[in-house]
Amino acid sequence: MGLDLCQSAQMAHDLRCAGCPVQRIVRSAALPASSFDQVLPRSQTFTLSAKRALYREGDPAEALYALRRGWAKLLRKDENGKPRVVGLLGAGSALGLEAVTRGVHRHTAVAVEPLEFCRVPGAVLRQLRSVAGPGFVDELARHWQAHLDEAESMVVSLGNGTAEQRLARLLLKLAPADGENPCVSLLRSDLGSLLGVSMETASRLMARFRRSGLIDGTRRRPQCDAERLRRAACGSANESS
Amino acid sequence: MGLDLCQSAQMAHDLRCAGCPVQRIVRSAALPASSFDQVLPRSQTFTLSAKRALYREGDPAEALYALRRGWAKLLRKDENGKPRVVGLLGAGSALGLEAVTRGVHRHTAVAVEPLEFCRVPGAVLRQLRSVAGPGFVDELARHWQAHLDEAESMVVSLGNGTAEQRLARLLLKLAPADGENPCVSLLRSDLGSLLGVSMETASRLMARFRRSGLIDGTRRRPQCDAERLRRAACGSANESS
DNA sequence: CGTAAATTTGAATGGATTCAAACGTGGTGG
DNA sequence: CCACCACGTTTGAATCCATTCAAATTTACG
Repeated sequence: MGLDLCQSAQMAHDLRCAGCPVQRIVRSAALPASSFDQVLPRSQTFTLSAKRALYREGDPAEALYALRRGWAKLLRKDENGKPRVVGLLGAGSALGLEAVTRGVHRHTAVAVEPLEFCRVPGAVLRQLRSVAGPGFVDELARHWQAHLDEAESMVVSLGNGTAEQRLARLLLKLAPADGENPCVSLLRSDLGSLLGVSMETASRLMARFRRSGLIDGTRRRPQCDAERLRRAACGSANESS
Repeated sequence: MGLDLCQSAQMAHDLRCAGCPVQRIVRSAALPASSFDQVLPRSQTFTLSAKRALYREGDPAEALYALRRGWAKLLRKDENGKPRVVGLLGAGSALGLEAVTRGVHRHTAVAVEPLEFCRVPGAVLRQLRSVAGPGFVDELARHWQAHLDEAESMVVSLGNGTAEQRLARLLLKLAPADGENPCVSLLRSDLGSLLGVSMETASRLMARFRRSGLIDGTRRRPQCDAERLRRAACGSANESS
């Protein structure tokens, strides 16, 4: 029920911070170097083990998080109160943008696998906002756009076509571009929730893909054939206006 | 192919501007009264007839639009290039937030019924951004959040359950809270695209709803029984994590 | 008034759901 | 250390839902 504790293994900002959203956001404010040094040390790296929540739907948004490693799923209650997966965010994503406006978290963020992330307290954010230049607005806007793109691409690619095509698209999304192994350590019920099908159907489809050779390897560390998945992802149906 | 012309029936800002997003955005910048007067007159009211496009996917975002009256559908190409409806925006919504960052439109916005809207040129927006205070960031954030909420609620309410439940939820969303008649002048193919079902299924479901008395009235001006729709919208299926 | 576009309806097929039961697997405590 | 339990997964079989293709009908609009 209560908040998950998310402190452990704090470490100083290191070289990997180069592309970190937090860095970009903080730098975008174009502060004088002195203020910059005051802000950055207050944002540190944390870890969170799988299945734990970064924050929960309805909590006041007290910080902005930048994912450094791992995947997080975003859950939101549907009209019956059941949680639905509405998004998956990977390394490089910013979570909890609501903190900029002292808002309330719109969804629950849960670690799908062990997470590594940075945390910027809301107070720091708002301090930045009050003194920052146009670059700060741009950088925030970029992240909001990214979230919107993510949500809309879910509607487009996971909302139409057969369940088989949708699963193929989802796996492709989860497969890092560099050909690494995808994170299909997702629960079957999460797959189902993302695809809008039942857990059993998700399981059957995964089994079919495995038999057909679209994916193989161990259950924990699956590999996938991106080329064949791409072919399976096409051939949709319905039209529109 | 080319841009739709969207000028006609320009009118001065009037009393109805009170709750207009453009007003709120401009005012949030907390400019001195003199600058304010320079900006506002440059944002005027336009109309656009049904089926015409406000802007198209891929176009550079040159302005921000505030819907005053009517509904617009947002289209986005799927992996096969077919347009999919990814959202429906009604009066009070802000369209084209990409203009703040000189971005490119992520979707095509098409009038579902005659539109009345305000337009703020991008140059004015960026001028505001450069001189505006924290309130400007907040106001923009509010609109981005609203878009995100819209997109995610589409995933949640139109991505799960039987087609019948999804249609009921969609109709409820389109039905103004005050009990007015909903805008179901949507094409059946748009309904299908929104619900992720075929055009024929959308037609069959609408017919069934009509026979059951969940909706009635003429095709152009349908009425709906919100209470019974609400009951039809529940009773979902699948679980999740 | 006549043509094109949108809608409705039918019938057969294929896909997804449900309920149910069996199986694997990780963790805890005896 | 092993038994056992909880949890997640897999698979089967019957049913129901949605799709497809096709044709008829209505509506919109020049």
